[in-house]
Order: sequence, then structure tokens, then C-alpha cells
Amino acid sequence: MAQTDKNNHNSDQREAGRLQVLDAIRSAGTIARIDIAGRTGFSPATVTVITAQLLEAGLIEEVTPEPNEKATGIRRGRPRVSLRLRGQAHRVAGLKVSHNNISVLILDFEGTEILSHEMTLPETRMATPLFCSVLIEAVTQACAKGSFTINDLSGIGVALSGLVDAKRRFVYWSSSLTDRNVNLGAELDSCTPCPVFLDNDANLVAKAEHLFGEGRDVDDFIVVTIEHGVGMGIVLDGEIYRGTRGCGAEFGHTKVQLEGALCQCGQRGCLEAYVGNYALLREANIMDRDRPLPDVPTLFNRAQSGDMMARSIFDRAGRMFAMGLANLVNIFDPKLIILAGERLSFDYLHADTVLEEMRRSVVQVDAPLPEVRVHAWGDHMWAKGAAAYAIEQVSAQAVREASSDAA
Amino acid sequence: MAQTDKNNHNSDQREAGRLQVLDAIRSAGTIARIDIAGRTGFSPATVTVITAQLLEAGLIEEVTPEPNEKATGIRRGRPRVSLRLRGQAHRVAGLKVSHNNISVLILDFEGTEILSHEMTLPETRMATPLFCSVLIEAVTQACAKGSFTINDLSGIGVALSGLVDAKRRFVYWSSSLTDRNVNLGAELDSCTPCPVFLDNDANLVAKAEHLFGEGRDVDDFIVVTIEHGVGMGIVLDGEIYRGTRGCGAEFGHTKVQLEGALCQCGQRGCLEAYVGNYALLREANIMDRDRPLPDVPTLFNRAQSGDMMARSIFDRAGRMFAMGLANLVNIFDPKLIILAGERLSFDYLHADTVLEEMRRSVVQVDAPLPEVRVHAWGDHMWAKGAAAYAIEQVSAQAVREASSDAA
DNA sequence: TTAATTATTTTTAAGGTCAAAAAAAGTATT
DNA sequence: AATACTTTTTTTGACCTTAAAAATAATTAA
Repeated sequence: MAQTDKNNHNSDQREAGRLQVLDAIRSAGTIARIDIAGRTGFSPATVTVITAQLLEAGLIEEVTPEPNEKATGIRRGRPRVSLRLRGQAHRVAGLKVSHNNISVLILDFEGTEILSHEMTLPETRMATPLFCSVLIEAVTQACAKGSFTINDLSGIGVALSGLVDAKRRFVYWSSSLTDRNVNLGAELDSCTPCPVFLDNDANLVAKAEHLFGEGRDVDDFIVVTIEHGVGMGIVLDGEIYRGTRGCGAEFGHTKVQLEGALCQCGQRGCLEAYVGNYALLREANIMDRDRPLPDVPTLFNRAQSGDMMARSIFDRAGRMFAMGLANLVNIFDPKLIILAGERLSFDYLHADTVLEEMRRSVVQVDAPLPEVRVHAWGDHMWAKGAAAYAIEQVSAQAVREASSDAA
Repeated sequence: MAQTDKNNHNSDQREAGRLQVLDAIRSAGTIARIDIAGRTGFSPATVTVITAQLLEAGLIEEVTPEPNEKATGIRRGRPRVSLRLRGQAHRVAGLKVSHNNISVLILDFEGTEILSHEMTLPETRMATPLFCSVLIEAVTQACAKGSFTINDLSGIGVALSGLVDAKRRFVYWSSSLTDRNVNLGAELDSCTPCPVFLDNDANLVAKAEHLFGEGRDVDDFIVVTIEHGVGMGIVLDGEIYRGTRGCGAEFGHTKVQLEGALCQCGQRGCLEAYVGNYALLREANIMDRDRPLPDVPTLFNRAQSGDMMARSIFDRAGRMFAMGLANLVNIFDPKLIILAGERLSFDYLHADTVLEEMRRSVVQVDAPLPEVRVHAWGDHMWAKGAAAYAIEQVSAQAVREASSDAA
């Protein structure tokens, strides 16, 4: 809310069209002008004009069809000329700051992975200046791996767990920082040669789903991530919904029980306090203090091999999760919910029984229920989200330049 | 989702601007062109062009300042010419169908109330044909009161409790209809000389708040209504958010307790089953079967005079409500929440303790919390929402005609 | 009273987008 | 091989919006 650009009739209007076309090309991979017109709603005439400018700016290129390859069915009429993004146009980095380490992913403009890099953190929580220099160091190391430098990057996206106002690049609170209320964008600007973009990690997974994942052809969906905590990203009308202060979509701290279990946020009854990684282990270890459990997969194995205590922990978590999802459906009535996870060990939350319970807890109408897709990403998920955000922002900047050059 | 017009570059684009200007004039009451430019983001030049067309179409008029009245502070420069809606341009009806009766409210184009009318229903639940004829009868009676006929109306808005897809004018379910899945829009079209618009009643209260109420100057807010049940209307970017199937924002059936109290919808643990009117009475009558309570105000009086049982009922309801509101804040991070109610007897839900509990249950950041405004409407609230919707739709139609005439 | 100043509104010239027409680049038919 | 046909792309003329300039209508100062 209040955080969507609108009414910027100033110079924004020409950019908007360019960006829409660029997005259409990105989501399609390769696409002919006529289909861009179909998808975006622009007239073919306008598409011609816009693509000409994007071509001239070097952001896209025409695909010269191989003579043999008439695979797309022999069509009559003037043959289509497909367009695609020009990968070499830009190079961006995506960073995910985790508990113990930073992952860096470098993508080209097309979204192709160039390389990835991991670096161990000196400390879990750092003061702002140290944090900045660690970030830069991680990027520098990654670039070195690919024989280029940080100066060859057009943008850097950073995924943080915590409460982030992405627009203002302001961090209210993050588990990686000892400081609160840090104007991290400004801090990082002074250390890097290229623009840095920040957001909450779950929002960025949603961004990755929108650009590269299950949400590629959908403009309205919700992404729920489960791991240590529970995160959510909301995409409405093709944009991340962030709320007034930039800290909406805190699904994990939605209350599912009055005076319920204690959450790491200090409050009680948060969904995360029933479903999150640490919540499950806490329960397990309360139940059986003599055999402390190291991790959730172990607990899950026990449940599957018939341990009733373990099973009841997952059972309750699943039911709470179903309730949370049902609430999302009741509020948003979305077309699609994506359950995104890095590891498959959390199968229990994707179980048919959970989804069935969700369906039962939803307002019943004679219309198809929202689709729920489970997307098991590799371990790059979070960093890829950050990189996706960087690509999006770099695209906007590039289009801005292309538009003003055209004038 | 998927239910916001976009990409209608066809003829929509000229309408959009006209409509935006019209909305700005409506929300301001009277406003000079230069301020319309400021508010809408259009250039003064465009405002001149658009207002000229709206003037010619008779939708707005210039305010001739009284010679004496230089009240607005002595300004230098060319004096502003204020514009306002021309009330006589259109006349619309808003209908709210309740348990036992229908209220009809007739407004002029400016939103001024011309008259209101109440009619008793023959039955609470009716088959579709009877329902339609009762609706028409109510409108006809109301018009007769004002010495005009239904033919003098430019549109009729209808507020229904239940699950309504406003875009399709389709009713999945309503407490007023015996049938399910009724294409009520089409049914009503065949009985009326003017267009009929339908929506869920809570959505329409949100519409009324946006056009005439506390949301007049806000484009992103949430309205929660409490009465028999609990309703919600979400305004994002100036538009009612309705979800994919048109049945989002079902706040009342959000689950706040696993395996909780039985709700009238047949499910368990719905917020409404703790906070709704009928839920409170149910509890009270379970507790004390010998003295059945007639209504909630009586129960509330008992609580205030120290009856511990009554007090505990309100206490739990309040805490559940606070939890529900906190969840909304955690998900939407809205700028404003409006608690809209017809009667003040529900003070207990607006109590400071409830709001305080909500504030405690929200993700804590060093930024101002969403504002919560309590708006106690008169008994026209629901019908006014329906009328507001009719005004909005009629405006769109009028602008469409003005635009095509201008061409 | 006249000129200067100020603020609002309107006009003008330029660029963006679209519908319709034209051009382009193929396949199908004779 | 020539012509007809089909589909995509580009061009054209018209309209919408804007920035900048001009016109308008007041107040203020001289």
C-alpha cells in the first residue's frame, strides 16, 4: 500500500511500456512481436516501436532461426521473428545472508547462472560496518571466481531475514545485524560501485518465482516458504505487495492460537511457533529430554517409523499450517499458492492430509479452489530471489536509459 | 486478483483519466483545476481538457464564488475556479437486503441523500424470481415517495450478505436466497430499465467509506464490519480487492482456533463464531438456560454491571477479535483500519483494551502502527454502500459516453 | 491609475499509442 | 513460374498527454 508507483505520468509512462514488453520477453523466453502484443495488450504497432528501442539499447536480440529448424509447425504467412533477452547485456549478483554463511549467485541478464559462491560468516550477528564489508568481500570473491570484478556488475540484490522496507532500503530488524533501524541501502552504496537492492528473503523468493519459477505466467499468487521460520511473499498484479511500512506479509507471525506457544519474536501463538524448524525441535526435546534431537529430518524419520510422540508433533504442526493456509485463501482468494522450499525434508507440511485439511477449512463455493504447487528449489533459492530482484531493478534502470536515449 | 482491469489499452485509456479526475472532484467536494492536477498527477493542461469534457457532459459544474465570500484567504494571482459534481446529473438507488426487510436509499450524483425507504420482506429466504420482484417493488415504492419512477434512476446497487462475485454479478450463496449459484445480475436485468450492480455487503461498506467516509482521502485501507457476522472490505490502490473468484476478504471465516466453536457456515473456529452477534448470545444462553437473553445489548449491560459470566463472554470475544485484527495488520500492514458499525452497542469490540491487545500482537517495528478509526454510521450504512457502488459504476458509464461523444 | 507581480488556466508543439492500411515474407494453388 | 493467400511486421494518420509558452485575472506597489 502506498508503495506502488502510480500517477508518475512524468517520465514514467514511456518506461512502463518498455518494461512491460521486457517482462513479457523474459517470462516467455523467446517470443515473437505479435505474441508480445497479445500478452501485454499493446498494439502490434507499439510493440514494433518499443522492441526497436530495446534492440538498439542492446537489451534484447532477434533469434535467427536455424534453416533446418522449422520445428514450430509449418505456418503460412510472414514468418515470425522471435526475440529474446540478450544475456550479455548485464550481469548481477544475488546474495543470501544465512545463519553461518553468505551465498552469492551471479546471473546474466537472461537469468542464466554464471557461477555461485559460498563464504562463511565471521559471526552470525554483526554491526553494520562489518556486515557491509563482509557482503562486499563475498561479492568480490565470487567475481574473482569468474575472472571479472565487482565493477562488471550492474546491480547487487541482497536477501535478508527480518523486517525490511525494500523501497527505502531500510532494515527495521534483521537476525544478521546487531543494530536496529539501519539505513542499510545508504551504507552499502558507499562501499560499492553498483546499485544495491534489499528486501526480505521471502519476498525475494516470490520475486524469483515470478521471474523464473512457478509464477512465471501468473501475475497474482502467494509464495509461502518454510524453513527455520515461515515466510510469505505476495504478488498482486505482478508486483510484490509490501504494505505501508514495507513490513507486510508476515505470515509466520500470524496468530493461530490465543495465548499459544512462545515464538522467537517474543509473542505467543505465532504460526511459526508451531511450524518452524526450531519449534518442532523444541517440542521434541521437551517430550524426551534424555535423547536430544539434532535436527528435523531425524524427528521426521522417527515419526514415519511409528514414534507416536514425533508423529503428534508433526500432526499438530500440519494442522496449524493448514489453518494458516486456509486463512490466506479466505482473505486473498488467490489463484495460486506456491509452497517453496529449499529441502524436501519438510514433506510433512506438503502432505496431502495438510492440503486436504486446508481445503476443508476454506469458505466453500462452487468454484475451483486455488491451486497449490509445491516447488522444491535447489539450495540457490534465496540467492536466486535476490538476483532476480537485482535483474528487475537493473532492467528498470536500463529501460529508463533506453527511453531517454530514444528521445 | 485477475479481477482488476488492466491492459485495456483499447478505449479504456481515455476513460481512465476522466474517471480519475471525477473521483478527485468527488473526494474533494469542490476543487480547483490546479489541485486536481496535484492530486491526480495529471498536468494542468490535461485537467483543462478533461474538465472541459466533463463540463460539457453535464457531470460537473463550475462553482461561481459569491462576491462576498473571499473566505479562502486572499490569494494573489489568477483566482481559482472551483469545480464540483453536478448532483442532478444522475440519481441512483442503493439497496440492502437484511433479515426481515429491505432498505432503499436514493442518492443524487453528488452523493446527497434524496430519500430512504424501508420495506418488510415477505420471507427471509426467497427463490430467485420472488427475490427479484421484491427488490423491484422496494425500489418502485421508494421512487414513488420522491415523485419519480424507476426510469429516472441511472443505476441500482444491491448489497447482499453472502458470497458474491461482483464482476460477474453472480451469487454463489446468500442468506436471502434459497437458490445457490444464481446469475442474479442477468435475472435482475430483465426486470429493470436501468443497470443493476451487486456485491457483498462488507465490500460495499468499504466502497461507501472510500467515496463518502473515513477512507475519502486514502487509497489503501481495510474496513471491518461487525454485526450479526463479521465482514471485511479491502481497498488497495483505490479499488476493492476481490480475489480470483470474487469471494476473498472472508475475514469472518478466518480460523482463530483449531477445532474451535461451531460457526453458522458449518466449520469450526471461525472468528465470527466468537465475535458475531449470534455467537455471543449462544454462549450466554448455554451458560444460563433459565434466563434466555434477547439481544446483545442486554448481555452487554449485564457485563458492565458486573456479571462475571457475561463479562467473560465479551472478554474472549474481544481477545479473539484483537487476534484477528493483528493478523490483518501482520499480513497487510495497512495504513488504516476502519471499524464500521451501524450501532454503538458493540462498543466492547472497539474498546481500548481490544486495540491495545491488537497492538501487542503485531510485529513490532519502530514505525507508526496502522491507524484504527471507529466509524459509527447511521442505519443507512449498508444501503449507502450499495448506492456508492451504483454511483461509481454510473460514473464509469457516463465517462465512457462523454469520452466517445468527445471523439 | 498604471505597472509589476503572482497564480491559474489555456494554448501550442512534440512525443507516445492505437486502429487501419500497407508492406513484407513466407506457403498453397494453378 | 506466376498468382493467390495468409500471417507478421511496419507505416500512417489521429488522438491523448505533456512540457513549455502564452493568456488571463486577480493583488500589490508605485
